[in-house]
Amino acid sequence: MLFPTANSQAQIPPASFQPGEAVAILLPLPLAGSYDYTVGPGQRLAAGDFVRVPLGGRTVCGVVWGAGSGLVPVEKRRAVEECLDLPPLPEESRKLVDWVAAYTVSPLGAVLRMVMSVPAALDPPPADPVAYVAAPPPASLKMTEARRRVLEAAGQPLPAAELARLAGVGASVVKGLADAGALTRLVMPRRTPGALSDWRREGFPLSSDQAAAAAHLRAKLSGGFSVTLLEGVTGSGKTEVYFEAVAAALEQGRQILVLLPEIALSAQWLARFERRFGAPPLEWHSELGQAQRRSSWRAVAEGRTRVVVGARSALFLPYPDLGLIIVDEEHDSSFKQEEGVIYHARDMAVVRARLGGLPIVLASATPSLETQTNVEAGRYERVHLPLRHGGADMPDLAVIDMRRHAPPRQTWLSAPLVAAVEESLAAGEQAMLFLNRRGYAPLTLCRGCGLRLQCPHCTAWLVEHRHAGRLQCHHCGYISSKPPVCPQCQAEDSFAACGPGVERLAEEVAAKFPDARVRIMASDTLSGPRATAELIASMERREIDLLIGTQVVAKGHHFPLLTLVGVVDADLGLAGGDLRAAERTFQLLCQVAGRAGRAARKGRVLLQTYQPDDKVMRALVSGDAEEFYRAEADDRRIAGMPPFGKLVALIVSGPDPDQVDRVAQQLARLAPRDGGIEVLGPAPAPLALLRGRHRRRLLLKASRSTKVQGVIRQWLGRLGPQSAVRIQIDVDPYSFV
DNA sequence: AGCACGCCGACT
DNA sequence: GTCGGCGTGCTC
Repeated sequence: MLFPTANSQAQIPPASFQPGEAVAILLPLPLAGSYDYTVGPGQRLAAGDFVRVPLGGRTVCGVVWGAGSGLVPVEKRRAVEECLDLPPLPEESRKLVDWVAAYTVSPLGAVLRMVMSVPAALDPPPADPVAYVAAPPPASLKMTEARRRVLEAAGQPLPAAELARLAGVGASVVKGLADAGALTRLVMPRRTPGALSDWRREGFPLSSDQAAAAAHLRAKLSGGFSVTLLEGVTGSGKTEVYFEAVAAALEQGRQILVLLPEIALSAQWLARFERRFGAPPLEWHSELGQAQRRSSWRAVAEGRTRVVVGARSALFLPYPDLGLIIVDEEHDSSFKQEEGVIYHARDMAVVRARLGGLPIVLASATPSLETQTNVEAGRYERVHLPLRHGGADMPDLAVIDMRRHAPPRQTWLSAPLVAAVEESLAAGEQAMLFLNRRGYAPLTLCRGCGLRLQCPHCTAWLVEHRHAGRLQCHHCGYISSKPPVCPQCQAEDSFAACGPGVERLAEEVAAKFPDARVRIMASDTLSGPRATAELIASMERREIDLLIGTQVVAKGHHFPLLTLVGVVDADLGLAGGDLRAAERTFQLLCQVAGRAGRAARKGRVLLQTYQPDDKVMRALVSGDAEEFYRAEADDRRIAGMPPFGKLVALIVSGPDPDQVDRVAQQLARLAPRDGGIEVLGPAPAPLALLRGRHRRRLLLKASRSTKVQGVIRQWLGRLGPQSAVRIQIDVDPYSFV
């Protein structure tokens, strides 16, 4: 092999299990451990093999995890039914499952379920499709009108049904032609998603900074495990730089995983990838269809796919030969999985890299404090791109003090922002207003009795979506129509909308800039990738003057002609007792600001705020990110908060509030007190009711070096098994709701 | 996760 | 008198 790799060093022959022996089979069910089975007659099994085993009255697929525990008596053991014809689950994937389960205090089988997320992928792959193409007709062929039309349509290989449809004939005509030898039957090998055949091409032209950074990353490809932070402001060309690392891994013939926040997986990113490597990568995210998931999972498992780009769950695909991981926008909180097995994909990606002995690159314009601290401690390396690529300047950023420029009642744009938008529009440039609030108004109340319309299943207000004509809960998806009269005081026509959402802002914009062509971009106004691409293209073609957007506009889209960004409510993310509120707001606003002036024209960013002296606003205006992070780090260090301390949240939930309270209080009584461990709570969760479940939170705080998982396991062990009430464990919580 | 077993309301 | 609701519990 040209490049020695970590996983090729230890070639210990895999232990094999013979008929009659006990094997541990891990099943993709929420079970804490594996089950013992007996190797069936004629079988020879090794760790990682996918097998079918009986369980209760059915059969399920699982993975050979190792030798049997021996704790289950032979007579209770059942035999493995079949070893599936599939590459075994690689050792690194199995180690990752073990590691994630231990770290997140989750049942082992629940983590395996994330790996085996596509049960159909274990079935034998469907036969390759058959197509027919016109061949030189034998002289004996009787030509008819129907046959002529079919042969005309068969200029390129097409499936029989398609051919018949195109020619407007029945299937028998096609069959007849095929039998007569006038159509050649072809077996079309299915194209492998993410298989690149033509990737050896010249890269994008790089600046000297970019070239140096790319060379640094390339060098990591032969150095085993490493973590490198690729830091560069929006527009500095991080993507082009890490593409060179991707190219280097392709040269080694290895697989590459690029993790992106869900919404950043944009058509623009894919187009850029295709320009660089000649074909699109394999995509992996929640919106894939079942057939695509199946063929993609299989293509990764069989090592046919080279490059995977995906959201966090792509980490758990069964890569047999992963050589590089990139985590773009590494600071993005959507890498944190908040349901089921609660994990942070960025951190688990670092673990995956370590287990596989491969390099990982974390890219961001505004790295998380966690990552920056790791850089400072020497655990991660850092490569910095200080300048915007192509000579574009950083935008000018200023705050508008809303205490001095308060807009009139029921409007949200201050005079200076209105003036700036007018200027932009007059100059024929594009502007964007950022408001991170979907819908028309976040709160609807009755003027008569003060009733606030609330979700029946959550501690949350219903958000009016006027365009869709309904009220919506943004936490559980509950939808209702606006009641005709107040449900409490029966007053008619008494509802008042409080506060702005993007829809309401659009009303104000329409009134103030009647000639501007305005569009809204929010996660719920984009029906899919096509609609998103169309909106972006429309923006690029200058068919839109003013874009009103939520968070989605901040991610991964470039608007080259956009010169003004107005942040309608810069304070929005600062409210609430969130540990990372300041950091997140800083990161989000940096990202939004980065939308302005990406091409030749200089951009301008205006932040409307009632707290112009807040550290976040000051840092944004001064552009001194380092100072901001230093101050933030100091605060957290003093408070013993992450990344300098360790937090674990326990969320107790259930349908009966008294029962939930009882368990939560019992947990508090049994809480560990030694070793500098502090337990706070129980307290009602900010969302005390979510999806019909009452919730209480406890928070365990410990030093960084504490092995909290053991502490938690012992703690829950003292409580004993719980039934009606669920206890979720969130190690390193990011969300505090 | 399934699927069974197990105790309380509206049907043939 | 049963069919069936889904609450708890087990599956090597």
